[in-house]
Amino acid sequence: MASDHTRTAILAAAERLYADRGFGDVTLRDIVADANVNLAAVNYHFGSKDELIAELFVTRSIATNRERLRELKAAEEQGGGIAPIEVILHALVGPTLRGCLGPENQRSTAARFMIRASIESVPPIRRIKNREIDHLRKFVGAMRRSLPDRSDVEIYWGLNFALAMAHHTIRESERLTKLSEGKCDLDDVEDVIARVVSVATMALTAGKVEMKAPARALARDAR
Amino acid sequence: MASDHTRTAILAAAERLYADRGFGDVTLRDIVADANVNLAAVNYHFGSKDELIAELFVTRSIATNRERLRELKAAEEQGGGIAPIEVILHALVGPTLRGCLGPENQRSTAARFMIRASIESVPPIRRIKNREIDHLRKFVGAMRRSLPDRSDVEIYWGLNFALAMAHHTIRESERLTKLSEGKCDLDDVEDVIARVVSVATMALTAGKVEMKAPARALARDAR
DNA sequence: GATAGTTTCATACAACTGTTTGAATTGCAA
DNA sequence: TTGCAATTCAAACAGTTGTATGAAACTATC
Repeated sequence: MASDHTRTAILAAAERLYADRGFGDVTLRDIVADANVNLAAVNYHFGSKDELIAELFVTRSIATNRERLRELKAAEEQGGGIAPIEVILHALVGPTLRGCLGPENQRSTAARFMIRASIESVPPIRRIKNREIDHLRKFVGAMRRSLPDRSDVEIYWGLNFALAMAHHTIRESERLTKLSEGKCDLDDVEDVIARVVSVATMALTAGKVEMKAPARALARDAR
Repeated sequence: MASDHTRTAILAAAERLYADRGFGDVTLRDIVADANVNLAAVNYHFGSKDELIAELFVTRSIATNRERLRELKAAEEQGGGIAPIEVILHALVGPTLRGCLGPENQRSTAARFMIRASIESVPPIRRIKNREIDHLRKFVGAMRRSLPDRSDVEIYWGLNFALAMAHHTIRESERLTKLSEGKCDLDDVEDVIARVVSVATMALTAGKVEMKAPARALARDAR
């Protein structure tokens, strides 16, 4: 493993091509052509095409999860083991949204790759996502500590909806821009994060102390 | 076009196989074997594989959209042209969720196919989904009438979040079940719909008449 | 500078894919 | 029945795919 040059070139080319054209129509031959390496190099260095894709996704995934946990830990330490729910949710969806959205022309290859991975769901990536549950459980724990009065079911639904809004906004950012004729500014990432956190917080706190009678009545009627 | 038997058999077999095994690893040969027809029949009756998939998806899609508009129209007529926001949202997400969720063992082939189409996003289906914007605009209109005080931006975000929660819950229903160890009952469709509608309604009405000061402060702090 | 281990390379492989072809069959109308 | 169009069929096509092979080139160690 002298210089890793080939390996690195393959990873870079693959990430860029997948980001630009999707998993569906990028072949190993496209990748090695772009990376200026031999076709057999992919199988030599990664074992298979799927393992190459998996490595790309795992790398970015780990980075996001580390950032999530860093934010969560910092918040809990500051609060003596308990963080406000909106800060927890911010740690949950912030890194993901920050990693994918932002002005399109200055979006990194990694960002565009993660968007693509979010839109097209290929088997190797699905397999990795399925192992994400343990990671999410850490947030469930933090949310339980933050909202001791809420039942587990409500915690899980809140978490589900928070992730829903974040991921769907990433997946369908183009459609939302078109539908709103540009009125929804998806380049203002912090604003998007704030919106998601705000709604998820409401979902998790509705009907308790934070919301007065009229809103509670509405929430009840809506069911 | 004597009996349409072949055509129908292909559609049924394709829908079932795609639902069970996904678009990725079902070939035309699998389909024609299951349908007991000749390989060339697919191209003869549908033109191409993609057009077969498109026809499957369009059929179910039209049914869902018709049901959505039926509910919306009924609600607006009853309210003299204006429907309560939670009823509008119910019309938006109800048919989709009802069409995909419910007890797994009694889930129709159509339901499982639509879940699959929601998870794996293949080109012919993506193309159709992109034409869905006109349909969504009708809901934007209804929401504007229902919430004349809200800005367009807020309407669009509310709509986006409502669809986000509905679609993500469908896509990740298995993961939510596993994460919550079965505590989140995804078979109780009406409960799921009520949760989505409730949160989306809060997202669209927060900070106005329905929410008192403490909640507004919280929503502000969260940003 | 010989050797052992790693990496690269051209090439072939083997299988599968959606699609097409042209002949055979069927069903219906005249 | 005859004729004509619609449908079915077996077979082949043309192209692509990821992967494997074995020799060649390189690299670092002794």
